[in-house]
Amino acid sequence: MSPTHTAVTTDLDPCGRADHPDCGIRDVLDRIGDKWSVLVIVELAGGPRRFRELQRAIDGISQRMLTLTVRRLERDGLILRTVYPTVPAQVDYRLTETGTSLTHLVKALADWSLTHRAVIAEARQQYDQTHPDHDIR
Amino acid sequence: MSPTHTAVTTDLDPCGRADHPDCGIRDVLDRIGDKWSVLVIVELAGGPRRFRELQRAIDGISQRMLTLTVRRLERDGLILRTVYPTVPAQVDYRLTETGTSLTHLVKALADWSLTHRAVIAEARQQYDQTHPDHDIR
DNA sequence: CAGGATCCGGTGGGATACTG
DNA sequence: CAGTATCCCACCGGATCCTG
Repeated sequence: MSPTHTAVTTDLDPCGRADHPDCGIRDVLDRIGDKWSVLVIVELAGGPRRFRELQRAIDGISQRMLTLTVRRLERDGLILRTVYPTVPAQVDYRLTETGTSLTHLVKALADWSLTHRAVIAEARQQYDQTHPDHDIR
Repeated sequence: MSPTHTAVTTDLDPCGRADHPDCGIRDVLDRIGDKWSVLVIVELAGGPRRFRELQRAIDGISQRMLTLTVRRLERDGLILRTVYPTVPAQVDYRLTETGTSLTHLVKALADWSLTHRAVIAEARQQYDQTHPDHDIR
């Protein structure tokens, strides 16, 4: 929605100032912002995994969503899907060069999250106390 | 969905290895992964803004979603909402200390996005060519 | 100006059953 | 094992109208 960033490659510094919104961050967020992509990436950071291995490692993911998630990641060139012509079928997934570079970002995200989760949690429950009625979720 | 991370404060290293999924990244992603939060943060990185200023700056956001977004950011202690008892009402929003620190992450996201968007775009259209039937979206 | 209250459609994602 | 095919629902987010 909205005619976004598809063509313009502005030479604006990315988000240092807010003259130009979006900045193209949406591209990344639309990918890693979903429910499972990050978890798949994190798991694959430990090395190649087969389909079932991923499903067992990632608690709560349905086989449908795992399929969709790896497909999208593959489409974006973040992971590589290899099919071995055995029987029964055997497939493994591994991070590509690009995917691996994303790992650093994910690491940064995790670090930030861990160092701030306490403060955030406190802010939340304080907000919920002072605004008992507000239903934000 | 799934009894997540609410209590456990494991001393596991964050995602260096993938022994433990989640890692708490979900907390952050659930916040900045949505459609508008990042844009609000980026805009506020340029200084305090009033409600209408934000709405005008962030192209396409509805007043409802802007309200919800700033409420959630406020709840998490990422932005500060100040009401001036004037008439008509005047309110401004600004990043807190925590919110400002998030800006760095957003910057990293934007940088990564910009340096990889070309590769990703190419990977996508190549995938779409080799898999014309697949409907991933 | 800064929202609150509704209505409503699209879709992300779960559960289940089936296949090569 | 590694998926595909359906069904279905919660909820995210847009549009619109109303208020202090």
